Amino acid sequence: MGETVALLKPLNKTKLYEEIVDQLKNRIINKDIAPGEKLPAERTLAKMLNVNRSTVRAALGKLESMDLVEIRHGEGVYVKDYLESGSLELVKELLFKNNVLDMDVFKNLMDLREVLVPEMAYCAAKNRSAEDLKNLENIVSTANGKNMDDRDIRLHHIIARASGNVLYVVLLNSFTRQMNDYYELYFSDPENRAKTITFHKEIYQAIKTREPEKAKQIMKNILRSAGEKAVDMLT
Amino acid sequence: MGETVALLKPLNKTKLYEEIVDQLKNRIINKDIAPGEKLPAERTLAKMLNVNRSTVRAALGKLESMDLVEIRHGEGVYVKDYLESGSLELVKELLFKNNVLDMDVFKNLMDLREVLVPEMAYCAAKNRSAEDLKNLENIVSTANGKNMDDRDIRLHHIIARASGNVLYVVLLNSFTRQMNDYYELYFSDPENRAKTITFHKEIYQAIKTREPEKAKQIMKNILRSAGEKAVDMLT
DNA sequence: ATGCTCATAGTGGTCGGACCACCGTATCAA
DNA sequence: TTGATACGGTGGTCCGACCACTATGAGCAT
Repeated sequence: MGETVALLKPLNKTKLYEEIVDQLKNRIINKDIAPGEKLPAERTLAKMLNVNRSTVRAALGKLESMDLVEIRHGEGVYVKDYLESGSLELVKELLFKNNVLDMDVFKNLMDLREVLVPEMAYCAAKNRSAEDLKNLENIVSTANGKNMDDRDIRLHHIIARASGNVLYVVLLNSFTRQMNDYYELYFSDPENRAKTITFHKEIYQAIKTREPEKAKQIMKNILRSAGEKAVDMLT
Repeated sequence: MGETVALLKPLNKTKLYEEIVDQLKNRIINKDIAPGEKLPAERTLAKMLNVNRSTVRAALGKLESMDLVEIRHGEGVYVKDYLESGSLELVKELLFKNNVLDMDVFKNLMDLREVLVPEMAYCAAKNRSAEDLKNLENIVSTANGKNMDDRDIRLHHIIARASGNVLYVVLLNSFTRQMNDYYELYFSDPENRAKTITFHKEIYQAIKTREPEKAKQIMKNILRSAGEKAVDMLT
């Protein structure tokens, strides 16, 4: 059973409109196209890119969903200032300006995580149901060094649900989406895996005994250490 | 100069595909369509809805951007579990399940805001540049009872920028988008307007003198009081 | 039986070309 | 000057066709 296969990433068969999205997205985020500027008409873009207008429209639709452009019926497509209107979904793009990791934004992400997630743990310890606890136990009890990334993600997800605040759930989803690649890296170090197993047991215990402050502190500590470690590994 | 006109809301001229988005969105969020379930084929949906396939595709594209469905080439369109994958952009929909405000989610939103925004003010007081300060002063110095909603939004936006963490900016954008309607309501009360003017002056002062803890506390207090007031007004 | 190849049907993706709906502006009339 | 109208440009919707991908099953080879 070669483990190597599992590491292969599914090569992205790019849909045509996605290529267009990428092009424009980068141009906009790099401010090559200034906010407020008007994009060429759909028909014009189609000719320029040598694709059909439908394809251009699909791309523009996606860009609109990202709040990068505004499409005005009868007027045209205008570039928006993502700092004024951009949504959290943009983080991924900000993180990878020009396909290289922006360390500043990465630290921003770590900082925000350190503010949010401990508070989430606090609420979870206060509000958790019996079922939440059982779900947590499922993860902690089967502890071994395998699939730590999956296990860790699931644990956080359950804690989010247990917090009783849906917003923590969707917010955590957004985080997880961004961090996916780094989990793999982080858990490749056995020391980190061991540390995480301990962390899981501790946080489970704190939530079980309904000790909000303790849960918050435990979460804060692990995030702090993991954050620093991640920054180290990436520098 | 009749002020009444300004209060009229721009009636939404619904684009066809948006109606479809609304229909499916509600169905999915209400779990009328179970997660994992397969939607009818685009051609089928088009016939069912009596519209063109392009229109259906536009709608499905938007739903995909909201992480409500997953479109798989050659297979079909599948409903996702928004609690597993949903992004912050869903908050608006969660907030208005069946077009009625979900008070629980609203409180969740208030709670999250109370965690996040004070921390943002903390960072701003620590990291603000001279320019940030000038921008703040611009808002505070011209203080009068008019356009409090705009003014308040801009002030928060500047604080977000001053924090030095882009994520606060985009996160705040998401909040603002959701709360827009309630600003109007909140600031219709002269007492709230007066309280906000005082708040603006205080927070400006704390950021000017670089007192992070103080800024955080000021922010926390106003959010707490505003949150409770909002809940009152809406109950 | 088992596993492979290949044809097929069903689905999303792209094409092109037409017409509709909306907006800004230029034009003309009062 | 002012208001109504016509026009050109733009996004929105429609139609019908073909391309690209996926699952399935029939038939063949092992």
